[in-house]
Amino acid sequence: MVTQSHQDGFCCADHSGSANVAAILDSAESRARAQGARLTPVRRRTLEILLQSHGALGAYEILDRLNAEGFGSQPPVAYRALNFLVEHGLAHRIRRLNAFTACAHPGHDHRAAFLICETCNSVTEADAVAVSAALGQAAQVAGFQITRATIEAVGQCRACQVTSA
Amino acid sequence: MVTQSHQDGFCCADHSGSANVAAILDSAESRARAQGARLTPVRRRTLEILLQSHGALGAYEILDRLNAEGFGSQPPVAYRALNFLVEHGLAHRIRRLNAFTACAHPGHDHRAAFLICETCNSVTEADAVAVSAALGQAAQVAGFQITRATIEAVGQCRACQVTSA
DNA sequence: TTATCTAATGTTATACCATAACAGTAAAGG
DNA sequence: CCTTTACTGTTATGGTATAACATTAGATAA
Ligand SMILES: [Zn+2]
Ligand SMILES: [Zn+2]
Ligand SMILES: [Zn+2]
Ligand SMILES: [Zn+2]
Repeated sequence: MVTQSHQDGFCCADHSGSANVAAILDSAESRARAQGARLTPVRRRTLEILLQSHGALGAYEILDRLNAEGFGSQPPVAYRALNFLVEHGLAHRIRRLNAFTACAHPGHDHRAAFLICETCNSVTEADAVAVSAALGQAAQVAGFQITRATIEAVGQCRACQVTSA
Repeated sequence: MVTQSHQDGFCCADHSGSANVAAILDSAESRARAQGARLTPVRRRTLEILLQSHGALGAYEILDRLNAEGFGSQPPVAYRALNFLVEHGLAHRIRRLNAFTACAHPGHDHRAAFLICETCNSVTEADAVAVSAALGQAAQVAGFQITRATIEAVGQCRACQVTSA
C-alpha cells in the first residue's frame, strides 16, 4: 500500500477543498467531451478519489474503493480508468511508487517532475520545463529523440526537513 | 521479457568487446575490495551478463541465465546480486522497464539519465549533470531536498530514427 | 424507433515483479 | 581452531499488471 500522512498546505494546496474537487471534475469533464472522450462514472470517481487523496494511490487501493461503491472488483477496472486519466492528462503515474496521482494542472500542457518525500510519502508535482530542456539537450548529444520522460526525485519535503532538523 | 535488437555502436560503445568486459569486471572487483565489499561469483557473473547484454535485462531473465550456469534458481538470487551491483554503482535500475543495466561509467560519481528506445529497446546512459542541477532548482522552489532521482526518457535512438525516416 | 455499430465495463485467468523468512555454507578475524 | 559475520540457497507469499472474452450502454443511421 502507498500510505502517507498529510502535511497540510504542502502537497495539495490547489486541490484540497471539496469545492475545488468538484470544479476540477467538471472542467475535466468539459475538456474530455471537447476531445470526444467521455468522463464516465468510474473514471470520474477514480479521478475524484485521486484528487481527495493527499499523495499517490496504488491501483489496487483505488480498486478497493471503487468496488466498495458498486463498481467492478477486478484489476482491469482500476487500470483502465487510471490509464484513461493518464492518457487524457488528468493524472500521472509515479513509477517509483507503482502508484498514481491526480494532475495538479489539468488542461495545461506541461512537463512535470515529481518530488516524493520518503518520510511522509507526499508527492508534489513540480514544474519541469527547465529540467525537460536540459534532458532534451543531453539526449540530443546522443542523437536521441525524446517522446516522453519520467522525472522523479526522492528526498524530504519542506515539512519533514523541519521536523527532523 | 525485455528484448532488444542491437544497433551496433549505439548503446554499448564502451563495453562491447569481451576484453573490455573482462577489464571492467576486474577493475570493479578491485574497487569493491577497496570498499570492503566482495564481488563474489554470482555477483561478478551477473555484472558480466549485464555488460554483455545490449540494453536492460529483467531480474528473471538474469535468474534464468544464472541458474543455467549452476547458481540458485530462485528470485532472491538474482535480486540480491542486482541490488548489490546497484548499491555499489556497478549497475542501474531502469524503473520504466522493471529492468537493470550495467553502469557505463563505474567508479565515477555521476548523475545519469537513461534513454530508452521504444523501437529497438536499447538503453543508453547519458550524462545528467545539467538535468540534475535543473531538477535541484525545481525542487528548491518547493523547499524539497533531493536524495536521489530517476530520470528516464522514452523515444527513438539515432539508428531507429534513420530507419523510420 | 429500431437496427447497427462502437466504446466501455465486468469477469476469469494468468503472467510478471519483488521480498520475507529461514536454513545452510563459506569467508574473515580472533 | 572456533566464533562471528556475510553470503547463498530455499520455500512461501505478496504485490503489480495485462490478455481474452462476455455483456452492456451509447452513439449513429436507416
Ligand atoms: Zn500534471
Ligand atoms: Zn514529507
Ligand atoms: Zn552509471
Ligand atoms: Zn532504437
